[in-house]
Amino acid sequence: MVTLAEVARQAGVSPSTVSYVLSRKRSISDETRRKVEAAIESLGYHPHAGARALASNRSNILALMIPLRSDMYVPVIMEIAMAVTTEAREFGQDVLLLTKDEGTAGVRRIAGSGLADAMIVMDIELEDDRIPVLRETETPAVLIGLPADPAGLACVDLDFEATGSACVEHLASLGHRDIALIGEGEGVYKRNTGFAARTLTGFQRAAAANGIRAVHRSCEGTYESTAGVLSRILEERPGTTGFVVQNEAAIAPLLSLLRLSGRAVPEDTSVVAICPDQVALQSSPRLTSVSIPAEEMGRQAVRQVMAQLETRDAEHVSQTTLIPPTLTVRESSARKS
Amino acid sequence: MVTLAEVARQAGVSPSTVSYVLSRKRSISDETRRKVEAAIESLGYHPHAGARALASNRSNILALMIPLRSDMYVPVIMEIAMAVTTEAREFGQDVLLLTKDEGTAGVRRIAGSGLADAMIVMDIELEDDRIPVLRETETPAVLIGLPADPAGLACVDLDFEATGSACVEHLASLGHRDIALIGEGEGVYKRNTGFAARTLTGFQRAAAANGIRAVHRSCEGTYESTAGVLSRILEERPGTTGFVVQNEAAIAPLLSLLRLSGRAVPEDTSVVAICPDQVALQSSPRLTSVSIPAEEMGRQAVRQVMAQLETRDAEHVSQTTLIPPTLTVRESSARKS
DNA sequence: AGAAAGAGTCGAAGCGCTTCGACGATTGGC
DNA sequence: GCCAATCGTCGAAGCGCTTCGACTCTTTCT
Repeated sequence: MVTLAEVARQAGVSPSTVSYVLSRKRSISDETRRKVEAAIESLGYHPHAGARALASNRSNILALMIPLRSDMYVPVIMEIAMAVTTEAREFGQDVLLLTKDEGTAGVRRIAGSGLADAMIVMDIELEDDRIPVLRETETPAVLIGLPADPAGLACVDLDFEATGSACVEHLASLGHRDIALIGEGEGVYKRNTGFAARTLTGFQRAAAANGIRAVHRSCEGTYESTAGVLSRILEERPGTTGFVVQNEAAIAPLLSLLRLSGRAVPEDTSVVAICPDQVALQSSPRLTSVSIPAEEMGRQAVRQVMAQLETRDAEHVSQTTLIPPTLTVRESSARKS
Repeated sequence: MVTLAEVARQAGVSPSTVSYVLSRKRSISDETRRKVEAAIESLGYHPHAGARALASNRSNILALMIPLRSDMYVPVIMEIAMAVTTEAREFGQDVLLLTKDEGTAGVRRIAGSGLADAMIVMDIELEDDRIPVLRETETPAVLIGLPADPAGLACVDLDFEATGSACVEHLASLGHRDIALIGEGEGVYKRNTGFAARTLTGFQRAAAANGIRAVHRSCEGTYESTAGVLSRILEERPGTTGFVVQNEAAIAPLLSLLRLSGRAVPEDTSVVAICPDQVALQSSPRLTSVSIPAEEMGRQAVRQVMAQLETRDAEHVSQTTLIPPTLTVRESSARKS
């Protein structure tokens, strides 16, 4: 293993000088810098992460806590994780993967061991028990999701309430008067994951504001459950011509079932999905959708957490960032005939 | 921050004794152990990860390199990553997430900085340029996937060749004489990712052995491309009654298209998928499938890498583990009528 | 009974880095 | 032309842990 001391010897300077070349915390003459950099290059030197963490009290690691098995759509989680990892590297940070099932003990472990400088926490519940621990241990943190009480903590999330409203308003503007929200599975609402409830709130508010009849049904996302939900909706309200789908897994079954039942999309029935663009583009017809900005959420989370690390001590700049929804009109929605 | 020295003081012993209590590398009397453990508990002590890494030359971190945007089915990657993380915790290891786009530089960085003790590398290409670097830096590593030359490296993968054969044999045993393999997108074959080619080999070999007519078409997985592939197959070989699907994204479109074209599954046409069980169970009808044992691959990878770490110096125990395929018969395949 | 072996504990060295204070050499202001 | 400030460099302390050797007691064997 190549050490800083060897680099120093090879470059003919003292170890501290090499350190300052690397950290840029003191000025270094061009000539010295060149010699040191040449030595680093020729020896293939990489600073020892542990030694660095010990001496500087900074590990340059961000912990990312993600759900182990989630009701959330897996690709979204993955995309967020990738965005976090990529953006973190831009700041010279690495990402440590933790699973939600480590729970509060995991948070304590990371906070106590100095393994990571900060945490990014996903799949936030309304009364998430990791939040008090985060506060208590004063771990710099960003939540992806919105708890009931975000005081003192930075949060990043899609504005799901506005998302629900946007879908309704789009359908309303096309003349639909009877619409349905095909939501997430029961478990998601029970687990208090906020986002599903917020979507529903926005959906209902906008429906009321626009004088539209709206129903909501939760759906597990399998073919069978989607079939059941759809037939119940059509039984109760045969005039339903607009669907908002929040559970991505239900999209393919729904389209298939509508096709099978002779309801053409978008001629007879309009469908708006809340899903990643990729999913919307892969369907046939391509779906009008509000995209879940997974990548932006990941990037934002990293930026906020880095801002916190840089302004440590400065007044707590903990803001909640709600990303406004963007509805993209594609082929699955049209004016009611 | 609570240090080992504080624990020692509180327990009335020397720091080294506390260390030995933690590491179990020397015997400790029950009484001392109790005192130390009580002190640890009451102070909420967690050893400083950096200090530990520096002193012991072991970080207790495993680096996991995953594809950034992959042709592989995302949930499979996710499941592997989760299995790796969970299993790693059983060994007291944490997982550092790296993206494949860091490439060889990433491998060098990790190997050089002592940030991780070992690497688990996914999305292995036949001539993967990370492999020589892994060899050269003598980083303990496990590959998930199979390169052209695995010499000296541990590999874990599904036996895709046997998988291809198993699917054919199942269809053959049901009396199907004309079958088709709907494969991965062009890119996957071009990128030399081995597994797709190995599946094809097994598919063709078994077809020949069973005297069955077999065609192979690559498929991007969108609705349109699946429709194109299907209609071409049926045009060329109208008698095709069996399908093997490797691209998970093509499953839903394929089922939808078969339904639309009036071919009942499994009465008229049998479908066998190569996909995670979850996907097979979510389809309607539930799919006969060879499951991709993502969880087992992740677990195996961790076990192998830990074995390497424990037997360091001992003769290189680098074996290739090909997990034999398991075909589960469900509702999508039946005897040819 | 005495030597050898083991159990249980301690002190101190050292892992590779950062950072503080110090110091000589320039530089600029007056 | 002198003092202060600044630049560029160095030496040494220390971050919190592991681990080696040494030491004291017991226990066991002959």
